Amino acid sequence: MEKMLSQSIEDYLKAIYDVESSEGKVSTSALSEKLGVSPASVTSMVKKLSERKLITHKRYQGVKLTPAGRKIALEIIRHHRLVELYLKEALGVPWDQVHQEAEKWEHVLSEDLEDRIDKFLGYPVTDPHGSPIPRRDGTMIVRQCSALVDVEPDTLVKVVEVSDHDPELLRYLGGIGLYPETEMTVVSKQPFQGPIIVELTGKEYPIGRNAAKYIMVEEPKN
Amino acid sequence: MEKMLSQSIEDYLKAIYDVESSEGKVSTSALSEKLGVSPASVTSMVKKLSERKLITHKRYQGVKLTPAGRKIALEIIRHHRLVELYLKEALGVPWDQVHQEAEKWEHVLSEDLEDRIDKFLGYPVTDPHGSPIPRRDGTMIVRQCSALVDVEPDTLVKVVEVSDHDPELLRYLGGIGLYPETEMTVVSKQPFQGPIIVELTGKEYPIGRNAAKYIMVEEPKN
DNA sequence: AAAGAAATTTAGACAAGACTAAAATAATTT
DNA sequence: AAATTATTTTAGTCTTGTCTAAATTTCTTT
Repeated sequence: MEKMLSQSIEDYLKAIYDVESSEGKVSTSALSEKLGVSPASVTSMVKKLSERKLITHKRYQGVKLTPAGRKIALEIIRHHRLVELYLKEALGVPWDQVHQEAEKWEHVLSEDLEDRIDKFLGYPVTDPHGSPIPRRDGTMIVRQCSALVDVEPDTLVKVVEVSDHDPELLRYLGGIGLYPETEMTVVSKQPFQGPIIVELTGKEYPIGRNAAKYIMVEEPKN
Repeated sequence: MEKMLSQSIEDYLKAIYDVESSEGKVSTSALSEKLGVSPASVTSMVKKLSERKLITHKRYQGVKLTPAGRKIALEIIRHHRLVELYLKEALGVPWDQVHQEAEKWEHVLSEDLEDRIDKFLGYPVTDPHGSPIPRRDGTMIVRQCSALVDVEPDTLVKVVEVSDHDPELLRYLGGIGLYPETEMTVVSKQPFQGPIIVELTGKEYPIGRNAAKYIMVEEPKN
């Protein structure tokens, strides 16, 4: 049933899934950027993935996951997020480091070990950055939320998810106590693309517009 | 300081170390056998490793680790054995399965995570099969012992180490309660290459000559 | 609508690491 | 010691995944 896929192929599928859910459309250049390889390399890998029916591709128009490809992408993402949470919970790895460890471990995790980790963690639903962990059957609970950068001032929000791609940002946020589930108030948005000021635990902190794109929040029920 | 080595290179160095310590001489065919690769492939990799000064090689005579090569081999073995023990202790992976998991994980373990695991385990000295875990500085405590197959009947022995290469053997031994540190008596050696009979926890069990080569024991102090 | 710019694909090369078949060397047998 | 056998090495090929440079196609601007 399960074919053996190279680490490269797994990385491409994961990247395609990511871009698909954040940008909608998946272009060669977006993948090139995300994976740190040349556009030409992307094109040739895209060709291979289409042949294997993991994605569909129309020349010069982007790429889309097939159900089979999406299933595999979600399995890898499941590995990634379980490992992230496991490293934090079981071994105390700080949240800005778990991503890079998981990038490597996700490719060599057996199903048996995945199950043991899942059980150890009590069948968790989100990783340390608040991202939902796909279930084994390929389903994933997605929480409704918006980017901090789009929230109007004077709103009370709860942090849902923080992108794990920039360790430096994570260290900063950890330093001010901003984690998933943290509640805070958007105080103001400074003009001319200036920072967003938030207030939590009684203090105010600036958060750059760019960073604020990667912080997802929701307005609590009441 | 640390160059990035391919998984293949790491596997070769580990295999060379293993053969060197069990056979003394490291031939092309022994490596070919051990790594499941053609002799020609071994020769070409051997060439590469000599160029990198990780081994020395005299044409048609075998191969030897340099100090630099040995250091790397021991680092990988350290990873392997720490991971084996960790999987057993922290996640309850049975001892006949830890080896194959560790074969993959050993190559992607960061130094930081290695340290965390080491600490979690209380700086252990042996893995689940009784093999010594090399220390970070490349030293390793080796216990004096002999193969079960060479022990005279009527001797009380203590198990020191069991080879981890055959899961089936490990399951059998686990089933009869034979682990490192177990004490048992060699009852008899059946003639014509027949099995060795050992007694532990009041019962007698047969152990094939071939298996008995892979079980290392010592005679307790008194 | 045409020109220039940007994105994508093709063509061809390269490195790693494996393979097979054939040649060279070493070891063993007669 | 010569002949046979076994081991090791060489030579040349293949696959995977990358790259650069050049050719296409699409998008943007005027």
